Amino acid sequence: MTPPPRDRTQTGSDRRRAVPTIETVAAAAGVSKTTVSHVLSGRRPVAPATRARVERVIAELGFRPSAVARSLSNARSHTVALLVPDVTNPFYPALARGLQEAVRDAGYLALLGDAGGSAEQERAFVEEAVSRRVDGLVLSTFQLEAADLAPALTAGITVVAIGPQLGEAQADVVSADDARIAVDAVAHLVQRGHRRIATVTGPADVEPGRGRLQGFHDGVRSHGLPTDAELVRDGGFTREGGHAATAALLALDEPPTAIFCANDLMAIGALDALRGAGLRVPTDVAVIGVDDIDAAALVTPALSTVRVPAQEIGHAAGQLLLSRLDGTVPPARQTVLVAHELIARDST
Amino acid sequence: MTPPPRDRTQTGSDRRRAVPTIETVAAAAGVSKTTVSHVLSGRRPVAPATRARVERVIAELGFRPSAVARSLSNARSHTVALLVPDVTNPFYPALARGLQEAVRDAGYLALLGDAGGSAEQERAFVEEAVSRRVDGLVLSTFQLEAADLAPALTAGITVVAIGPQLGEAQADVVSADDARIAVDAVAHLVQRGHRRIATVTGPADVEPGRGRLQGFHDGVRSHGLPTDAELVRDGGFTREGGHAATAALLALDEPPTAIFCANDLMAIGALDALRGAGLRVPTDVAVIGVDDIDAAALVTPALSTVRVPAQEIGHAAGQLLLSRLDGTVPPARQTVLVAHELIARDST
DNA sequence: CTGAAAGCGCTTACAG
DNA sequence: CTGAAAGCGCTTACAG
Repeated sequence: MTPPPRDRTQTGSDRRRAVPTIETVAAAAGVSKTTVSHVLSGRRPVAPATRARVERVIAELGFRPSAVARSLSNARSHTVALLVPDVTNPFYPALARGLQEAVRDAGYLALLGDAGGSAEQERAFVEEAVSRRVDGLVLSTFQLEAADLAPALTAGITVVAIGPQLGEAQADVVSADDARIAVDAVAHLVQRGHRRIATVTGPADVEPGRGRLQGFHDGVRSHGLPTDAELVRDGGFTREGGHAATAALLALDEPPTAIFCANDLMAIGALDALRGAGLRVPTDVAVIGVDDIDAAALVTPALSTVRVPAQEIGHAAGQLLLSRLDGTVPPARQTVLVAHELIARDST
Repeated sequence: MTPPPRDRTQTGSDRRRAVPTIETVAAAAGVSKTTVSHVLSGRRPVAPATRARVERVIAELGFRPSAVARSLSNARSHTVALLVPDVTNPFYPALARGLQEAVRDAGYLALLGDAGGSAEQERAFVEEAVSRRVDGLVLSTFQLEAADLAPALTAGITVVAIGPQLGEAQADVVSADDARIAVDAVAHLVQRGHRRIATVTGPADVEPGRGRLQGFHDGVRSHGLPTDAELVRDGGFTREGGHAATAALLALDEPPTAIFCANDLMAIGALDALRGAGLRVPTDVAVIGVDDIDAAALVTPALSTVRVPAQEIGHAAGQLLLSRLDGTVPPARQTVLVAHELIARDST
């Protein structure tokens, strides 16, 4: 004798009627599950009268097909996961929005993983993504190494990396053009008449500090400007670092008339230092940052900056993912650089 | 004759070996799927030698059980969904982080839905959550009405609402205490010696504007301060609105010496207006905002504000959800108010 | 135009 | 201490 079917509706606090399944709908409409499935998918013609009957039942019962059953059957979850190091950094929500917008119309849902700065959690999220059988994975992280992608790659998950750090891995890359950002900022300062231009950098051994410093050097050199080492200071990407670095620059025998800061936080620190020194911006010294954080427009004077196109990067990653998923794109790895935008406000 | 099993590995671009299943593991370890399942779950004792063998095979094959198969079997997806109106508003990522932290250790993954301001997309996300059979749903939105929760509720999904707007629905509520925020801000200004206090509000017919205005009134009244209608101005929650409203306050016969702005953006607008009028902050006029956005600390003078505890709210929502999911909490609806924090900086 | 049945990869009530 | 088998809710190759 076969065991009676388990009655799951008695489990837990489920006191309302069981949620309808395709079986319920089929029974109520007097057709087979096959037919219900086909009116749902449209993958096979169904007689108009039958279709109408089934659709009515679906509406009456409020039936919504289970995406989990569908995923199991299809080996496709229609989910992409995005891993970011820190959601509270506004760059990442913008990235998430771009990704989501790119994949939504293709029927994909974007899962957002926030590692909160922990490398361990980043690895855990990759494993979780594998467990959940996501179709695609977008990684924006500096803690992960190529080897950490192995679980995803061997599971056949398509991976896209944001930024140049995962460059060696078997994954496409979408990135801002950090060198070009600095080149453009320098060009802007030159155009404003500056000849002695300094930079406050982040750590220069890792992206995006490296690229932005490199671009700064390329920029000043191409304009035939002074390239004294004393015009380059590390501000550690913090406001305080930017303040200190700027103070050091002002103490030079021949101080700069313009400062390119590798992010907005340091640029705001530079503004602090300039205000503290009684200098006027941009009359005495011009300042430009990178990122276009919200505060850039709110600070006084409003900060000129180069906007890093987070949302566009997310969007590009989504599109790349989609074309990989439907095999549209050739197998070779791709790197796409997304264009930034210089925003001239009151500090230059 | 039975049809041959479908070979899914030939589908698409899957050129590597198929991803291992519990069946593969069982075969390689010479045990049944039942046993593999039990070493995975620990829900039944397994002989040490057997367990060791199975675990080795799992490691060798890099086997990760499919969460989708598990969900189908369990009628539990171990997923909670969070719907927010706009991820690019920093309040929401903080909320997301708190939620995620609260549920992660219980084995739940948080799905983040960004409606991008569209009511239609908010409804679509609720339906998507139903399809995906999420166990819990956290809604932070002002566009949805109680009726929009119906699909989730009838599907047996536990719902928690953030903020007071979904109050009538069959859902628990977690919220900041908006009235109390204003009361505390007023008390702080009074303690700084102010007697003539104005407020720049947001739209007063909807939260959080309503609660904060109400609290302002309660606050000034309880201190026996003037309650002239002319001391209340609508700034529409924007920087420009805050600027204009403040300009109007300064034009009064008897201008206020302190201004409570119902959000930081308006407070920054107030700072603009005061600077424009050649007034000093806080000497001539004190300003306090609400939210503690990043820019609050970056602006000059640094803005005093009441921090709305987004992360804590998310955390509380997660805890409430978990206790509902394991039936720990009694059936009656609950409302939890999360404590805020007044941050005195340089503008008061 | 429609249906019966196998299969997706797990879990778990029975049985031994 | 362990296994065979049914079931979760879909999709789809066959068959008619």
